[in-house]
Amino acid sequence: MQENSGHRSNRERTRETRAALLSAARALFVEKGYADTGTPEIVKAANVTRGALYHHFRDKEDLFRAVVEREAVAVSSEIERNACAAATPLDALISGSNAYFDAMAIEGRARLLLLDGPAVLGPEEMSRIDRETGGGSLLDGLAALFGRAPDPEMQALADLLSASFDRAALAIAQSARRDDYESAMATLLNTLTVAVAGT
Amino acid sequence: MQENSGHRSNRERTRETRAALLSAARALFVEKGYADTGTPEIVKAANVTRGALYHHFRDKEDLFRAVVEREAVAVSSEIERNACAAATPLDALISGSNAYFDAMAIEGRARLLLLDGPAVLGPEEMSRIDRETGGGSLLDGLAALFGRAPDPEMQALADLLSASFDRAALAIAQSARRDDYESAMATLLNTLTVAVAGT
DNA sequence: CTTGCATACATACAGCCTGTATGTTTATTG
DNA sequence: CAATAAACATACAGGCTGTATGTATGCAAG
Repeated sequence: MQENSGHRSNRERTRETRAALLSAARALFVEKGYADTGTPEIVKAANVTRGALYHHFRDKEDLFRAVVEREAVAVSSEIERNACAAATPLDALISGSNAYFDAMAIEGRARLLLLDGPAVLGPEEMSRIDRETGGGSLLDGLAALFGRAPDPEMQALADLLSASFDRAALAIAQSARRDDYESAMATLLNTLTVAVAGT
Repeated sequence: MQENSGHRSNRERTRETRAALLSAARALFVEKGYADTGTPEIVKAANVTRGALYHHFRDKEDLFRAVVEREAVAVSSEIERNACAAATPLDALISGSNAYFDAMAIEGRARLLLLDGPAVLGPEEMSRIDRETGGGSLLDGLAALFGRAPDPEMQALADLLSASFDRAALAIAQSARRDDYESAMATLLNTLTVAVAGT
């Protein structure tokens, strides 16, 4: 392996350039938001030129999408990594909830995935990304909890709960007391369990 | 009253100009989003000049904030108008829920209040606007349901439920089946009631 | 009623940013 | 080694934002 200069394969060049752009863009998008971050600023931080950026990405939005997708994949994989076998469906939901909060506690993720993402890419695109990464696990948990196959209404319920998770993550990111939101979320899931048991 | 030309009081001029700007801006922000709407386009639609815009509003964001605030006030007052005395706390929550969905079904509101608003103005500013308009009524409903005074955790729970309401409104605006989300929301509120009764 | 001032605009300008078009260098392939 | 394509780098055009400056009209005082 030749490590220093002289000969860099095209694949390596591409990999490094894209990585530098994604990293620099992520930092700036998190710090100042999508709208207030210019491409000149991004390429300066990444030590490349705008030519490189527009070679690898269709436009600024495309770069942002790549950042968001990488972040969604990271969240999903961190959750999956922490997925341990739970005794009851409720335990599974609770532990999944905590894993989600842990994953979303990483600096900037809440802003990228919950604030700028939906506004810039649109909710349809965001839910597409969700589906293609970790999506559906909440619906599965609900189906297990209710003991029946998913139907449109259960799908809607999963969506509503997902929105609650997101809001909790966002509130925590804004330095709300995490305990409050964690226990409120637990209350919500608990009541669901109690109700379905009482049926 | 002298209706035609010649003499328009300054107060009237201001009122009309601001109204024209707010109306035109609202339409364009809804149609193309905040970022893709330029001030030249807005003033052309409002039949004024950019000078007028920047006389009445500090900048484009300030105009957007005015649009969003007006929309939040409209939603709040429409809900309050429909607030009828309910037999039980649960009934109150359900009817409030329906009133909210009705109010949020107006074209563009979901986008303004739930998508562009949080991204452009920030969540803190949006929750400030919520507080100053209709906010708190959901927390009151929960307090009545639980039969005790609000505490931080109940506050968090109200926030989580509010997020569910918002997501439902957004989904409905994107032509999801309203029935599914309405009944899912009812399920959520119902289970809360059942659980608190069983305590 | 006119004089002075403030309000409500209108116009012009500077700076920045985005996306594209075009040029150049480096790897890869036959 | 020749040719082609990939990976950039540079230059440019258009548009948009915010500000600075100019103008006309309402308004209040004397």
